[in-house]
Amino acid sequence: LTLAAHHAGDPPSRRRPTSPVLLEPLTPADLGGPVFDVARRLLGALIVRQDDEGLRIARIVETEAYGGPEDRASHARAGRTARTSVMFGPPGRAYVYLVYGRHHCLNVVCGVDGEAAAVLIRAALPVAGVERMRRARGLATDGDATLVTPGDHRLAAGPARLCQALGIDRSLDGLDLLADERLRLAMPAALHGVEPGDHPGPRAERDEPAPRPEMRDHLAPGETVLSGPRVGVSYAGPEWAGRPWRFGIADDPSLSRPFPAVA
DNA sequence: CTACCGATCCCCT
DNA sequence: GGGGATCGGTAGA
Repeated sequence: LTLAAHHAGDPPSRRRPTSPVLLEPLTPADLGGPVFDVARRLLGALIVRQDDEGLRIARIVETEAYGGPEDRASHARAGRTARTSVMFGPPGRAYVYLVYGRHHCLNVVCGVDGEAAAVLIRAALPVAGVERMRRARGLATDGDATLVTPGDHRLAAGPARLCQALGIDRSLDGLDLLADERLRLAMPAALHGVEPGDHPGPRAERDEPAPRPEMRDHLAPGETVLSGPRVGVSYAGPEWAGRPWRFGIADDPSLSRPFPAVA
């Protein structure tokens, strides 16, 4: 899967030289293992949105892990219901829910089919289709200079802002993020210098355990990961609200909010 | 059937 | 720094 990042929807004056971005789809193996590991692993991965408006791409910089019925902060705490059934389904599905009657949030279902687990995508950095995202957020157009516009890095700095910027709502609930053309997850292959189809060969003879491709992270050199308590789940009680299941790329300008200082 | 409340954001003071 | 919007899910009567 190769896509060229472009600004076709932008006015000519905004058009810049473009560089190709190599994208490789994620696989079910990328979503296996403990849900908090998956949440950390998804940092740096790309969300690719394709609809009538065109192409929009954002890089994930903040996530939260949510478990099954035992996790008192998870929507799955009430067991399998009509709303949460997607969370109990196969990995790679989108769980999109409405919160506070007006905002949508996007989750990536993970783990194994039959057990509830999902990663909430809390923030991302716009990579392509930035003008479309600004319009989707209702922030400004080039023709209207009276509106104050935030920096592009704040366009998807929050779970509901992210959904608004990418045009994600309940109509996309349940779709397959590993295969659907409208909304899919990808890793930036070019960032790793790995061409699509260029897989590591057998390394069984070596002493060092081979880095498993599904365990690779998508972070750039020098980037580090912060963790902290999940946001807005105090109702779950100290046991579960206190777990450091929120993850983010340290010092990233697109974080929804700072991570608490280590005690 | 009714009541309560939320995995948020934005505008007001 | 504080509160309102807004509506569907969930639980309890």
